[in-house]
Amino acid sequence: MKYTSPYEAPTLTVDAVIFQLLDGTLSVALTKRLHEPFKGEWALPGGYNAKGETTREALERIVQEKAGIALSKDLSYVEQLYTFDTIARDPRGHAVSVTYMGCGRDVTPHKSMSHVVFHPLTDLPKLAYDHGEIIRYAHERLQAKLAYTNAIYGFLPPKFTLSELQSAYEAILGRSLDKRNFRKKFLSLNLIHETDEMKREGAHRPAKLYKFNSTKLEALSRSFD
Amino acid sequence: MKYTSPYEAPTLTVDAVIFQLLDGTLSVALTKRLHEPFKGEWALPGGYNAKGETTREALERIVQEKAGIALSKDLSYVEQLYTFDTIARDPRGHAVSVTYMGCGRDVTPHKSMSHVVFHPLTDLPKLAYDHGEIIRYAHERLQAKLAYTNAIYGFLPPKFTLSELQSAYEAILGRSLDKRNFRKKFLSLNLIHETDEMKREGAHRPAKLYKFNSTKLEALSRSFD
DNA sequence: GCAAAAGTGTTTGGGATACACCCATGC
DNA sequence: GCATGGGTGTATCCCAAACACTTTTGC
Repeated sequence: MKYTSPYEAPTLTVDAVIFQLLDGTLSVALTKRLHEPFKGEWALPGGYNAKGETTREALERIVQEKAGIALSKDLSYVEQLYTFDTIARDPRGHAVSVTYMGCGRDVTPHKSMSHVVFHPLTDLPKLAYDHGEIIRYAHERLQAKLAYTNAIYGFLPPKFTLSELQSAYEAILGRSLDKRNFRKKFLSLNLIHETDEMKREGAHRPAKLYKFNSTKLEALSRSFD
Repeated sequence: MKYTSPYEAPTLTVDAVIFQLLDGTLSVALTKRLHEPFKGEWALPGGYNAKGETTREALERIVQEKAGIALSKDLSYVEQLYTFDTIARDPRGHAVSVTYMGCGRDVTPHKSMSHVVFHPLTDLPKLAYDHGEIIRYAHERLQAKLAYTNAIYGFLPPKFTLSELQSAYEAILGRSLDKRNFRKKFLSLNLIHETDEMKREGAHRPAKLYKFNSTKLEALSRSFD
């Protein structure tokens, strides 16, 4: 049985907020728009959701096509954020956008994608559509998730020092933390364990390298920060 | 400039999870389906989102039409939940549903809506589509919101006793709380104040009536429970 | 030896939890 | 006077926050 809605449907789109730490600052993937509307401005990678594909599938396809990033391979963690649907958000007509947030490290758009650039969140260019609002929303959600999940693993390499871990928290939360309290509290969560390797770089004491016990997203037994 | 998507779009629908306390138990509004698919099963109030209306506007219209409930008048609090979009969720074809959660008290569907009934969450009938999953998700979100917002006001009358407040928390969280600790902690949040009225009913000591300082949704200074 | 980051403990205050009895009323 | 729900305080534990110096290395 073929189904038809009695109403004309709005266009359905998906948009991706892809975060990573770049030079220690939280950054988001943006593409420069080559055509109207918003020609010359920066936008989140996004596009149309076709009939027969889930929003998650559409996202995967579009992020690959438009940003040269393989979502499930390059990102450690992806989740649906919110659905933005004000009528005027797209000047071409009514478009409802299901947005997703993803986190990764060493994410490099395919070389052919020179118009895709990670921008530091603290210094965003002029953004097309309501994408500024979407990024703010994603950032808030991410900050909240750090407090009650192990989501931080998504930003870190497999082995990392406690200082790197703390810097990642500080970059995302936008404030500095006390070193002794941070280590005490984080270690008490039993999310990570020492390896027998050390990181030595520069003229100072080498640092122990740690690993996460699990690289799945998990809720914390008690909240952090 | 008229806009047309290069893809055929999925159908866009909205569904509402409307909560209230009924006889002290958390209940959700369901409508009995009169037609296929899922004829005879129970479903959330929901329907098609037309082009040119926001999902929130569509929700308002549909909940009024299909459940005889005036969202912004009868409910104290409404928020977008999540967008459900698995391909198979609607046997008639690909339908993407933007879901909302609302909370109220003394919500009574218009008399003409005899097929709309509030069911206790602990004893739900067989549900159409993925509506069981949607309700579970809404319940989790609601429980989480009780911990960091004043959302509980949505379930209570303008004046209420501390015991009524505690019962509301217990009904939604699904566990019992210590009376002395509950009062101490809740009063320390400074969300409510005494009135000079008392509630007297039954053969026992009358109870002080309290009011919320604010009936807007607010984040708590520190989390509760 | 000196610069630079790694690593490490203690004290204090406040909120979380556990727990039991008296009070005011209607009948 | 008795049944019913309203109302109250204290002791303990654990976590959060504040805070400064020693260690190890490269040059």
